[in-house]
Amino acid sequence: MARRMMSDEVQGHIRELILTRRLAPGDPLPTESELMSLFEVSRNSVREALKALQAVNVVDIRHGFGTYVGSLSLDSFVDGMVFRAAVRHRRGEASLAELLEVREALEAGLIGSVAGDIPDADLGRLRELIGAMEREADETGRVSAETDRAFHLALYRSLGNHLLSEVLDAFWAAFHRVREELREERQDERVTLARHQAIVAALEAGDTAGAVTAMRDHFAGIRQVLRRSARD
Amino acid sequence: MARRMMSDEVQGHIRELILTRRLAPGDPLPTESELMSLFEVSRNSVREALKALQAVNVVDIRHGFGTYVGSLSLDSFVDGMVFRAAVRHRRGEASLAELLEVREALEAGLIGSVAGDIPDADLGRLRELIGAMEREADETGRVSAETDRAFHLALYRSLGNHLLSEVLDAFWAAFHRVREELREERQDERVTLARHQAIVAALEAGDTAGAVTAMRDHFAGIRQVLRRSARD
DNA sequence: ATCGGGAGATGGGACATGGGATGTTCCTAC
DNA sequence: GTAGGAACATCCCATGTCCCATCTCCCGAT
Repeated sequence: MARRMMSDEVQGHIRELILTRRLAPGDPLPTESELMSLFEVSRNSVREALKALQAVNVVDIRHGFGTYVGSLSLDSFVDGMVFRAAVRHRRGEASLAELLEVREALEAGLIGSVAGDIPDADLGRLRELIGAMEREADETGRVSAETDRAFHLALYRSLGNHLLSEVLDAFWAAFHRVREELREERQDERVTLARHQAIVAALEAGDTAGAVTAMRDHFAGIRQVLRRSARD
Repeated sequence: MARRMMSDEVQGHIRELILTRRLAPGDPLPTESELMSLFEVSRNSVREALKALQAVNVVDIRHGFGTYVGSLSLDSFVDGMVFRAAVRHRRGEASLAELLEVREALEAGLIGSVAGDIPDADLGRLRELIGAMEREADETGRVSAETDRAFHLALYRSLGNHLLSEVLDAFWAAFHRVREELREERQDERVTLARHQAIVAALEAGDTAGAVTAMRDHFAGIRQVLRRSARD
């Protein structure tokens, strides 16, 4: 029966409500007091349910304004993975390496799908980003994280898969946040730059197999740096 | 500098507490009243924080018993994706196809990593599962979901990457749950079986490229069924 | 006519308290 | 020795009250 913890029940009702009313992210939800009388529960239960839903980006609570349908983004998933990695790291597991391996699997699989018929517009954008990386490396000695992120997103834009882009971006963000927290070393920027260039070069040549190995090399380089700093 | 919103602040404190005390999943957390006096906040704020953390599997609340460190599993992530897919589906997006594409990218990338040096033990397990599928197909006309799931997990067991297995399994679960909800058609079981056999055959032969294309064929088959039923 | 600021309405945030529901533990009764 | 049940710890739900954030709208100063 549905009688199993009020707040969970309310959570379900709110989810249903979003579905049956065909609400989209950003649409307003009933106020807390409306939800109270709608489901005939106390304000506490409503608030606990909303808090839980907010934690997974299903609703967006704006103080003094109202509650809205959330973005349904994967941000909370990133938080979860970062925390999880932190916990596991303290128990001696190579959580950062595991994250990297997931990224490698994804991108190695994807690059094979895009190579061959990547639009010129995307190639142009990639060349642009390579240029930006060169400039940044010259000026500040580092490639900015955002440029790297944009590069890895631009690669797969032609697939037109929204979910895929978000998943990729989520793992990218998780990896970088964990690496920051662990204060791991970063690869020499010139090497990174060269790897990126190799990927674009293979794409331009329409060389699918070459693109895949270039991508694998890219990740192999990062992995090696991780292993080296793990030995210290 | 107190963050905004008590419950968020408490959430952070609890996370810190788990990290600094080096707690593992299953370890007990302070009771609600202890947390109240520990952080000097009301019971409501503590409960809202716990509810939010429970929603992402960071804590596990057991009625009448206590609260514990959660499993940190990706279950909530699966729920999130299923809900997200449901919302997007109603807005005309091919959310199921997107999920499948993510799975394909992952597995196509991974199969390339394992092929070549997959342990005999894993190969044996894979053959066993194929046998189970044949039996099921004969007896009930369908391959059970669990066997399929086990197959896709066994493929990458040799990588020894716990996170990877969970991510893979999460997307597997999300895909199947969404497909159930949408009442999509399923592929002919004999075809599925043949695809699985082809993958194992390529692995046994040590044929990396063959394994990758077998995997891609497998997903191409599923994709085709989805497209066909979308045309109806 | 326009711009700016302040009052009120709306709506979420926090707290305190009381009673209940549900597990666990342990002791008693047989 | 074992089954039943009371006592306890702990989480669950409700109510009431006040605080604070954000928006709207109107009014006065320019």
